[in-house]
Amino acid sequence: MAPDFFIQDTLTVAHDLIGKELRYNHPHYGRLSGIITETEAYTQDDPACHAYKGKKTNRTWPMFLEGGHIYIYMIYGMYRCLNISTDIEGCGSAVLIRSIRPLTGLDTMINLRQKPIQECANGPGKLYNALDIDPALNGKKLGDSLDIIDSNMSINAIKRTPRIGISKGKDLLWRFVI
DNA sequence: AGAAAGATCTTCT
DNA sequence: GAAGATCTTTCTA
Repeated sequence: MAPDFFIQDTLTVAHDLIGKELRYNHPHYGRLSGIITETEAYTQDDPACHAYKGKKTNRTWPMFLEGGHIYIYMIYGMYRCLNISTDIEGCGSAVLIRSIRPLTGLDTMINLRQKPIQECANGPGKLYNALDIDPALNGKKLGDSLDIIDSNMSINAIKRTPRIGISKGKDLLWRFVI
């Protein structure tokens, strides 16, 4: 992506990430990638955001990094979710990557998930396991290991809906999906 | 120190 | 559609 793509309004980033290619260069399995089909925006004005009101903790600090850094957190004790920080440094905001359509490394993903390909990466926790992302990437910048590529996909209809699995901020249409 | 909630997934009915 | 699995993080006392 253009260098400053992530250093802008979180809603814009969440919307524009739909149709882009998420690419992970796995140390053992090689390239695993897919087209992003679902995202959600979280800003520090938002009650559902981990960094609500600028709350910076041992968990949430990567959200405050300059746009384009990786934020990985564990949820429900067993799953991890992948986010990309947005906006300028010091702003606690990010986009949650909720779903991808697998593009390369399909066999690997099927192996890792033990599911048919359509169900390998159609959810935040599933996507994380399908790519087998290294948790040590938390707080690192997008780059050689994990990156988002400007694909030339033409996107028809991006829908806006309420976000999933939250108890606050349900009125905001901050989920983007094809 | 203890408790409660949590940006989910799977399995079952 | 509902519930259980499972445990980290954060808040409260």
